[in-house]
Amino acid sequence: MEVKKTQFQDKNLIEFYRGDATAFGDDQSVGYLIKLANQTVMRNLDAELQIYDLTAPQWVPLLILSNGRADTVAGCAREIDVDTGAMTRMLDRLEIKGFIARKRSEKDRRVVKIKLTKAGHEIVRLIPPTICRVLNRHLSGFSEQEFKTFKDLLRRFLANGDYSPDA
Amino acid sequence: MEVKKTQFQDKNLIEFYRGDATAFGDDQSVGYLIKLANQTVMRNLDAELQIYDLTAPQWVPLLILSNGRADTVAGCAREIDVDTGAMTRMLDRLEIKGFIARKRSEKDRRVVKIKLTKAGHEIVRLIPPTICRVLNRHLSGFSEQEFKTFKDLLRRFLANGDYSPDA
DNA sequence: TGACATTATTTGTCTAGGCAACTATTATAG
DNA sequence: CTATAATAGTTGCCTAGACAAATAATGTCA
Repeated sequence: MEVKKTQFQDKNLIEFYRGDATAFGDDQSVGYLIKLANQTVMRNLDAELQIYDLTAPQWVPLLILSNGRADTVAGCAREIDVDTGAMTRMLDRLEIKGFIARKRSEKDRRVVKIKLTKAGHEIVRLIPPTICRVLNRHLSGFSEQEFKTFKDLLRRFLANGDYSPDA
Repeated sequence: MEVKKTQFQDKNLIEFYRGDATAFGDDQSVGYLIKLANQTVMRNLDAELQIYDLTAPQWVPLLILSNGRADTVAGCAREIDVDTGAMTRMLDRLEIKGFIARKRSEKDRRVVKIKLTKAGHEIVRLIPPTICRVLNRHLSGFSEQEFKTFKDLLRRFLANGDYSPDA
């Protein structure tokens, strides 16, 4: 007879890590591995993007604007899940580089509408191949199944943190 | 008849991502998922550690010093895979908080020996349970096998980036 | 020994995010 | 309508990492 699937019965909370110091020794912790993975992706992206005068974090708002997923400061901040203050300054840098333009909204004078400039549109076309190349390289040796599993595990790990970006 | 496993024949380089913009749309990219995963772990750790007057990045050097994995600025920097400049300033902050002490080496007057203070030793005992709790929460719902798989995939993803920390 | 390279640490300048305070504008409740 | 709340954006101050330049000490080679 099968265990009744009472939700929250034991919450599947296995104690993968316990309070002893060995948990972070030879066998690196997941948290640390994730930190390192993030670090290397960022560095590799930075390296490949510098010919376009862009950093790894900078292309993200450009792509969001291009996709129409947001067109204001707060909108971009929500999409990327960062502070609006951080976003203001990020847009400062992108504006200085000439990739975006700001314009106060007429309907709601609180909001600032963000638009890609001509240079912004041009650069956005060049970015995706680079991103793809870097990611594919990191995934070399992965099977289709492993790729799916990887993303699935990451999403679940993420969801357990209660910080999903928008919904 | 099976394909001869000539190494580097096709390098298992599947094109998971292609140059079209859809690659980063509804289905989030691995790179982005990793970035988000890192972000949430850091934020959760920060939240739980603030009662100890510590941030997520700050406990790492403390644990390294405690384990004896390094006892100099450059040593810590190598272990964590950050710039020595960043490490100098990190140690500045930890010194101000009274968790570490510096002393110029007598044998080699270039190096600065780092030691945990009494307060440092005390705080280090309190950290691991917190880290474990946060990580276990992120892993809730994972089976032992999924846990192993997750770490394995992360290590492979990492290794493909050519930025392994020390060896 | 002396020129040169290497190593350890520090400092300056940059990007980047988090939190908090502040202003301006819009929405809402009484 | 008016007081209050909520929202959008900006700015200041903090942590944190990357890169580069500078200094000091040590190692090495001819």
